[in-house]
Amino acid sequence: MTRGRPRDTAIEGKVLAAAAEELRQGGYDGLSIDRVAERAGVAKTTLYRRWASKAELVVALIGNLRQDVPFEPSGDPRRDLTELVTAIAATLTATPTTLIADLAAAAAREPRVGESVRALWAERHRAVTAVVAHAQEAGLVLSHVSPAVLVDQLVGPLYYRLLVTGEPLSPDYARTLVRSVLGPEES
Amino acid sequence: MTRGRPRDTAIEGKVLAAAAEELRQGGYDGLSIDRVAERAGVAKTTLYRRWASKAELVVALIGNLRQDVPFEPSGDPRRDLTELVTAIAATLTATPTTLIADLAAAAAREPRVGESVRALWAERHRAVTAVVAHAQEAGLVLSHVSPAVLVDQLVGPLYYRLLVTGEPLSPDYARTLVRSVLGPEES
DNA sequence: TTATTAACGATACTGCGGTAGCGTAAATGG
DNA sequence: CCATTTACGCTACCGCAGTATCGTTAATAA
Repeated sequence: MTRGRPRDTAIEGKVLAAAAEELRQGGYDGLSIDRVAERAGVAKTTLYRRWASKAELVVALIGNLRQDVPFEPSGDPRRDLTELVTAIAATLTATPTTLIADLAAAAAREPRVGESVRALWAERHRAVTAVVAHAQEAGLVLSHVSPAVLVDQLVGPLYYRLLVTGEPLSPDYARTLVRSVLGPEES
Repeated sequence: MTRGRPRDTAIEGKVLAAAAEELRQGGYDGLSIDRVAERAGVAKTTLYRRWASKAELVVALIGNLRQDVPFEPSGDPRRDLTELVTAIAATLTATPTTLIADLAAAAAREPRVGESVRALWAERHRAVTAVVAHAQEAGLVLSHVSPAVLVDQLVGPLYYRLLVTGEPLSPDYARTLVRSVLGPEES
């Protein structure tokens, strides 16, 4: 079939495990490719044959670690939206800020990394968009712009606080964002 | 008065000029401290006696380059807000994305850099907040959350698009954000 | 068996940000 | 004049991400 020496299928797992440990201990900066290679018992060059850069390795790593929490809509848009935005805020606060910022920087440099990072959020992004559209059809949304923009106004502030202003992402803040889009509860 | 050898006052200007040229040519990554020092005719160690890191040098640099466009409120909140948000979007698109992303990453690592970066935006941030508060007092804002949150929902999406989704920041998008907060024009 | 193809390990290298140490130059206080 | 203090230039060094090269190994095709 394929001509040459086959790839050692055990390598990928060993490297990802080693990288996960390094990332856990020292964050993005603390993760050294040399140390990952040594810990995995693999040559550094072999590592670069699998992932083109440190950023791509980390993206593959967190894409591997992530087990997406399945989201089951309750039918109540306010409740669903609050749950989703709160969950995103919780994920962002649980992740080291330097990791997110460094991935954003890597995404700005290498388009492939940008696509990978965006793919990580695709599922949640779709869920938020669907709930927003649903809420808008039900006449629950104050403004009349497209759902995509509303999603930006729900999720964007989280990244803005995290990466720019440095303010905390409390669950209460997430609720406030939803309240701003849907208006105050009426009961 | 002060005891030892005084600092050469010409050095700071020469270094900033050299750094500006390097930044212009190659962006954040292309700016090499060694080359800046060589171009300025200054030892690298001297450079590090003035700025603690590459990020701090760049922050000082763009803080130096910036000449803030004075903002004179027209009294019409919709017009003022549109102008401000559009101006911020224009600044963000005019600045290389990698530069913004790398500064955000540096800010996440070094708190001092974060403060410096935030100080660069303080003036515009205050202006947006003031206009939003004014619009809210006039009853022009759809939602009733605090002005700070509304500012996040106006500015946050710009950074979100820039750093996360990679979508473009058109003037039309800025107008849409304002329209989402203030509602459609009525005349 | 032999030739070919591709993966692997190993070594060495580049340019980078950042640091340490040292000799020297320029100022002030006695 | 001389001691002290600080800035400067210089050299050397560290760990890092990433690349190039080469000998070797494991597979397939003939």
